[in-house]
Amino acid sequence: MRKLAIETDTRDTRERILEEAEALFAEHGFDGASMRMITSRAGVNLAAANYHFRTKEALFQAVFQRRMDQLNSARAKALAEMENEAAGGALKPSRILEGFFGPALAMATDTEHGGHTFMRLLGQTYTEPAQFVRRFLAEEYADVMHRYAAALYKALPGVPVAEILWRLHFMMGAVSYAISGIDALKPVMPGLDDDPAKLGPRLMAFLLGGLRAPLAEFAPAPAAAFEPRPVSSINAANP
Amino acid sequence: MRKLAIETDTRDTRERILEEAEALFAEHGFDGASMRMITSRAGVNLAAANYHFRTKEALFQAVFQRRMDQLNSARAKALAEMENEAAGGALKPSRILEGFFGPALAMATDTEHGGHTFMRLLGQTYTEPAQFVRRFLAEEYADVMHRYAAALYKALPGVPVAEILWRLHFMMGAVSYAISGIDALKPVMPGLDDDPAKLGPRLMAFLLGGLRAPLAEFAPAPAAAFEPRPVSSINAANP
DNA sequence: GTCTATAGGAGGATAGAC
DNA sequence: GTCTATCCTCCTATAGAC
Repeated sequence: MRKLAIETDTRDTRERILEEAEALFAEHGFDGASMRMITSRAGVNLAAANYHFRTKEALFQAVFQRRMDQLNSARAKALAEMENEAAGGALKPSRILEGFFGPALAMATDTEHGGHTFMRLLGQTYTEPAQFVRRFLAEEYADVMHRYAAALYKALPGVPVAEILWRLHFMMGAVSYAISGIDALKPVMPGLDDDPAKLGPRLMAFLLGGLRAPLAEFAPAPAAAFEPRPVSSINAANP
Repeated sequence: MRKLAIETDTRDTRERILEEAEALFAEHGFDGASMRMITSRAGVNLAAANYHFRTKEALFQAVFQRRMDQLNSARAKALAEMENEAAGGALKPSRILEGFFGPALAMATDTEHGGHTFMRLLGQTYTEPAQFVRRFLAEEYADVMHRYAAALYKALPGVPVAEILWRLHFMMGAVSYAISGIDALKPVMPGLDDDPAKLGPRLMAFLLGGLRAPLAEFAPAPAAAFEPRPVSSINAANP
């Protein structure tokens, strides 16, 4: 335990940096947001950020750590409580999905404490090119992901475990788009009903349908109306 | 019509730049890939790229344009043929999905002409922070998207159009993760069966299940096992 | 059309005073 | 802990020779 006065002081600066970093990474991406932007918006000196976080990469990780801990422990807690309640029996798939994606959706609709901002960032980050980001995310997810996969495996005895893992992956994609793609969807779909309160039920219905879909309903390979061919360049900037 | 000799020459350089740009944008993102990387890998001078494309942004758009044209015209063609065949009747949802996502999957598994590289890039780009990218993508998609939404609306008379649009959006998320997230999934799921030939059927089964899910199976709002609260910073880089 | 050379600025990181 | 000042790398873009 350190002295309270010091704790408070340091947190103020660190916290401001973290908050602005979160917002700017979400808005411009890791490479697009510069340390100078972040520190100037936070009203602190550039060197202060380097003192607290050493590098830009470490700052990015710190932004993630605090939220992912919150998110994944909420997930783990929800699952543990359900399993405790069920006393060894299988859980309903819908409840499992709710345990996994509920916290993410709740955070995404929490505009008060920046949860929404972070979830937009998270949605981008899963497909982020920077390798250190993907490695980091994989580590963060591994534990809770396996526990939920196991619960689903128990809940859906007929479905092979590989299928469950893939579907979990597909579902994460749908959720990611649902959260971070709202802004991207609007220009394509003007006048779309985007009531945030309806997003959760909409998404959950879709996810559950996908999760419970019959296996291999399709023929062996989907006939593709696409002929792979070399692409001839078309649009020149110069005449 | 210009003289063939000149056309051929210019294309060689332009084409090399486009190909390396595609690969490097996919690997490092828009900001992460520099013009110097691209031109040096293409074996051409930095100034040559600026001559052909004027700016980095324009180069990025050119990379997209040629593939998106190919992709979306394959989609449009597939739908037109099906509608022609059906002579005004409704199409099967599974065939509509195949028409829309089949070309994307085919391109994603085409490693010979760089289609795979591009689809990885596309998967990232939908959630890309850079605004000009999102605007551009929205414009590219708008037309074909509306046509498919209309076909789905006809095929699923009970489902409100807003629901269809949302589900189309969710599906795009799932497909995006399916394509670009394979590398991200592997570290979390060692030993996962990732046979590329099985990906298509797996994904299509999931998508169709989600698309046909009963509406509002869930209670009004999913109870979230997550308490929104301010985040206290935890992990310091310095003691 | 393609090159060399360079302008002109922004980036992350650090040393050292306070 | 926080500041100023600075290093050095890397960027996009362009001017002008060939």
